[in-house]
Amino acid sequence: MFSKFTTLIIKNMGIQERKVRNRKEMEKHVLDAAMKLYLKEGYKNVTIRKIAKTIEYSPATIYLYFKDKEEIFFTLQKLGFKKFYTEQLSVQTIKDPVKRLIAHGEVYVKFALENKEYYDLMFITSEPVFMFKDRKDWDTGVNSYDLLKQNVKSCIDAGFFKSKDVETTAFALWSFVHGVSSLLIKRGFMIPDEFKKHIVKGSLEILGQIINSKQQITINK
Amino acid sequence: MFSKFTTLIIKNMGIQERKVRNRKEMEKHVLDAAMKLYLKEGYKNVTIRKIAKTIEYSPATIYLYFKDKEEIFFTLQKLGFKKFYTEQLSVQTIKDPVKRLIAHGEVYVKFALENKEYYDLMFITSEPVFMFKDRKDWDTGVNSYDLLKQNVKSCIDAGFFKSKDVETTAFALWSFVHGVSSLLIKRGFMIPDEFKKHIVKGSLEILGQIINSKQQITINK
Amino acid sequence: MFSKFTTLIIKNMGIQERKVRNRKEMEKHVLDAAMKLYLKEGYKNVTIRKIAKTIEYSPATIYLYFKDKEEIFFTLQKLGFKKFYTEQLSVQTIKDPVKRLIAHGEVYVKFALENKEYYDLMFITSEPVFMFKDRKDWDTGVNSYDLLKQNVKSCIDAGFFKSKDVETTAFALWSFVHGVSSLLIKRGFMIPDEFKKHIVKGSLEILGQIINSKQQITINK
Amino acid sequence: MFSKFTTLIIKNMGIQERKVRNRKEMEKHVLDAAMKLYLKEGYKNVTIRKIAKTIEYSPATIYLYFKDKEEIFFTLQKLGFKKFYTEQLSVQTIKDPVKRLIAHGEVYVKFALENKEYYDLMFITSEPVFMFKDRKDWDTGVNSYDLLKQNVKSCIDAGFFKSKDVETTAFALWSFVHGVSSLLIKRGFMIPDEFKKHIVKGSLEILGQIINSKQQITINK
DNA sequence: AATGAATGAGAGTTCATTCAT
DNA sequence: AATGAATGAACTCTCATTCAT
Repeated sequence: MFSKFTTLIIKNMGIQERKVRNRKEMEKHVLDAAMKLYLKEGYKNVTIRKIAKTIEYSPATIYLYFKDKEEIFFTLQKLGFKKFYTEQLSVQTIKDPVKRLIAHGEVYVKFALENKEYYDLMFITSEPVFMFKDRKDWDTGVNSYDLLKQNVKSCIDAGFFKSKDVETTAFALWSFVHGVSSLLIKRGFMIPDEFKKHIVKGSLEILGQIINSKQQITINK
Repeated sequence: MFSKFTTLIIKNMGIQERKVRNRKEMEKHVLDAAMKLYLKEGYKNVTIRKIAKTIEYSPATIYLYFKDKEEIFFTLQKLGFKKFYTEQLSVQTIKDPVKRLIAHGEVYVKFALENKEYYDLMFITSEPVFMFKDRKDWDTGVNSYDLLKQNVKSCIDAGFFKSKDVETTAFALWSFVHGVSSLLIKRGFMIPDEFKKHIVKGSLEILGQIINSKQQITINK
Repeated sequence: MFSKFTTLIIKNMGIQERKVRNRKEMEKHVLDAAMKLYLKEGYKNVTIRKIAKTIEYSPATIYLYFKDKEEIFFTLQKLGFKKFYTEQLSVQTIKDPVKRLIAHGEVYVKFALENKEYYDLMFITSEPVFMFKDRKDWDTGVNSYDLLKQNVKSCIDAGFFKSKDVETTAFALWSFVHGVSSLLIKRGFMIPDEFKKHIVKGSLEILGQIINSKQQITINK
Repeated sequence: MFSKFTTLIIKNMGIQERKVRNRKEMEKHVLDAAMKLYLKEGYKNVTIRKIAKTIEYSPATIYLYFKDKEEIFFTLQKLGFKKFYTEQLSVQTIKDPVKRLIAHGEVYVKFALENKEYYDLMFITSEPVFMFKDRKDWDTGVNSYDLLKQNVKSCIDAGFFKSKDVETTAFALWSFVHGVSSLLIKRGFMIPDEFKKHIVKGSLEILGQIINSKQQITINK
């Protein structure tokens, strides 16, 4: 006797349930969809419609969670920097300054290759959107760079590196790992897959040589 | 007596010539405007309308010189690769392999910083447009890479570099100069202007150390 | 006690229903406007903008209901063929083959004159758009022609018509009713209005004569 | 010594010569090109550019010979009606009214099938362009119709045709030949090629029967 | 007589975004 | 919380036409 209604209600609840997400979950859903689309298609080709379709909501719903398209990508960038910083912090437990700095480089490249979309968004692309924001948001990024400089300084203080210029040396190291990462991400198609691993390893070895270049100096004198 | 014909012919040639020059000039006009907008706003934000407005012509006029938007950017890319290759060729006159390779790196970074937009278009961005084209157009790019590999091999053959692996070493060097170039272009705002020159110089010195790393090895043994 | 649920359900169904009706209504709105413009101005002059203006919506709204301009006209054509076929089926209840065939002709011309735009779209125009479509959509049209051939055959079998060639006779009859219809639609302005009715009637009488032409044959022998 | 100039001049004259056309020739050239494009692509798809390209002149040149696009097609229509009328006049030498009228029908269909583009332009299409013109231009068309009516009247006066209504009978005959013609032109693809000739012949025979329908009447009484 | 250069007007279409429900 | 419906603004591109040369 009740069955008709009960069924209906249960069914509705079922549907409801599938969709019941708290704010955080829903936001993550949107962000994930946006990110997935981003690497495949680039910023301008990620449309609100496509995001909505991916998560099976209406476009209008997106706006309940994010002010606009920009905010979505801005949030993604922020999350990226946070994750990036966290992963880099992990090497700070290593005592030996040389080992620490080498590990730092490894972690950097690893992050880039394992989070291509984030890395692209954070360090490669230059959609003007991402530039006109409060400086504070770059802070985590700046923190990461400070970490690098710290680690470089430790090495220099311990007598490593030919140069004693922390700023320049840090930038050079950053350039190196960024070059490796971004080329693999953006021009990876130019390199046969079987080479890629080898190349990363070889590149990091060269990184080690740069750091260790002090002995050479002494001897040369 | 001949004057009539002569005048006519000369005048005609003059007109002809002027026309040719104008067409080329106009094309350059369009390309320049597109390029200027590109670095500022990114591919998708460069619209035919904006280009037209910049050069003070109507949008329809653009289509008298280029088939469509894609052709504009494709032409730019082609020009970029040509210029890039030509500049790199210039170092090949240097006999000493080490000096040559270092000069190669310098020229690379110099090109990138003096032609930011081209460099961006060629090596940083990844608008799908630029990928689905005749392979031939990438050839100049590939040629440049071959040049690098040649120069790396000369150094290795001369006993320089710790590693004997041309492929990996070349990629590492490319990564390095690409890293320097692209960070300065895209994240230059993170670095105070007065540092930039210094940083480039310092980075290139490190490049020299990498190449010279052989002596160190011998001695260590 | 149940009222709360019941109300809710009924209300929901109501809304659902209204939505469905509205969508269909809106589609019809668009189709009607397109059709109205079509007869007045021809396919190429029916623009999305004009349709939008006619129904007092924005151009973008049209795209919520139809994928593109082609789909609008394709839908119209389909509807036309369906209506056409349905109306023709109605004569099949008539037993007497001669009366049936004559009625068939009458229905044909009646459809054409009462649905000028449809008739134009279906049988007069030749916008290439309408030709490159799924063959299935022409099927209803083909079905109609089959119906005609069937009816012609019945008459021939019953000894009517001079010729025994179904194919040719059917085509001749089709030509006749098509000629009457299309001239009235397209060159109607050449004929004073007060004549039109008379003309149609007269033409259909001649049609009757063609069918009845058997007696003559008998006698001639 | 003179050779250089002479060559040039001769060459120029050569080019000149190839292009030297008097006004009439040039107009014909444009009209032919327009016509050729018309049947293939329809009025709206015949662009001035395409015409210009076909005749190897610049679009601007077209405007030296025709005020605008409309005038081109209007001229074509006028030419069509003239040709049409001339061909129909040819049957007037036939004395026997029945034979004359039958020949009239044959000539009509023959004209249509041999001048599909003209026929389309004159009797099938309905680009609004062609309607808003001076009534006078339709006169040749009207003349042709008058001819038909004359011939119909001759037959009726001679005791042929069941009906005595010239107007209606003429219209019916016109409908018939127009139906045959236009279906073959526009829906020809629905009919296998090997049938077409047969069909035309069969249709015209039926036309004969209609005209001859008097005997039947007499006998029936 | 012929045309290169230019453009206003307008086409189809897509998008981020809003709002009433 | 969710969305269907709607739209203004912008996009790329094409066309008939004009005009100075």
